Amino acid sequence: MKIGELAKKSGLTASRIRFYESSGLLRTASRQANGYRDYSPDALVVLHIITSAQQAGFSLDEIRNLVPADLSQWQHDELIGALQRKVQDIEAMQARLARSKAQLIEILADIEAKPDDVDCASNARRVLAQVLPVEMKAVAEAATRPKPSQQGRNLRSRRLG
Amino acid sequence: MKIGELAKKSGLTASRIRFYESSGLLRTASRQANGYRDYSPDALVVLHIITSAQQAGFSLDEIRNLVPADLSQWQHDELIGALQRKVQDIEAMQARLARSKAQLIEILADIEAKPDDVDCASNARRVLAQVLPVEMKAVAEAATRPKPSQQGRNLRSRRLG
DNA sequence: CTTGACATTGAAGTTAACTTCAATCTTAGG
DNA sequence: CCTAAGATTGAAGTTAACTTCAATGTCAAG
Repeated sequence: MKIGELAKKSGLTASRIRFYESSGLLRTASRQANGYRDYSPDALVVLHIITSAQQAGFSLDEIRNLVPADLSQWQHDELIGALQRKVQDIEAMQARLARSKAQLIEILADIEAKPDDVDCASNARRVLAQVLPVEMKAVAEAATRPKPSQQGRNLRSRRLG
Repeated sequence: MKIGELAKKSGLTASRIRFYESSGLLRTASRQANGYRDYSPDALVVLHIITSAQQAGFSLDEIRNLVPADLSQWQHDELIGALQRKVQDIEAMQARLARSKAQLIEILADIEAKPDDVDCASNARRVLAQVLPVEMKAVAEAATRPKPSQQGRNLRSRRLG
């Protein structure tokens, strides 16, 4: 299939697909006689993986490391390791979510118990300090964690510094 | 406290703090006689909220809407609404995580049952198509959802075309 | 055989979220 | 008093992730 069709099917722009190829996320597409890129249906899967990972907070750089351009290159053991880590991630997130939810419900009960008579400002501050950091942070950290072990070189930019 | 101290305590750079102020995330700090910014300990809390929200995938623009510069301005009802939506978010994520985990474990069992004799490429493709999209997407969507109702104008940039 | 839709390329433009710079001011310490 | 650390400002620079542009090529349809 040509790039236009792939674009339509994937919901991405052709320019974006070309950009992914040029930045090494997609392995160089084979060409038709005229020079047009020629994609197999597999490309659709790869694109979906890339955009999903992006939505989960991975940078293209991280995705490049996570999903080697050649899909079929994955090593059995690496694969299993990745899956197992993913399960652990999920378990950790579940635990944190459970705690967060309990906290939120407690706070809600607090607030609803005393409608108007309580100082709203301090309440707000207390609540916000709890709500936002806790489960959002947990989620974000779990979701964006680049890759546990492996590749010691390649210093990555800290988000906070 | 002066900006340097706040920077040290928050772990952010002074320039970043000034940037947040100039872009309306932090309410304009009061000034000492000499013109130096003067922060109350509250500023530390606000900064923490901002960076936490950021880590959860909110853009500064979204944070601006979510956390009005003046912490004490929050309305009782709005607050409760926000908290309740947060609980719902958490519940939705928990559900999706549970499903994702079950799927992952199933896949792991599949793979480990037949060590080497199965075509690794197709296995990899099947797995990746499952793993990455499912729970990562769920997490990301829940975490980055801007704000359910309210503010109809202010069209925001779609992430995917 | 010409039009129009779609393809190619490299280069330049865009937005978010900062950082860095340069020039100037304030202030505590030796 | 002088110096060095830290404060101020506006403006310019940086990186990621794309998009837009311009100039040109391909091809099916009328």
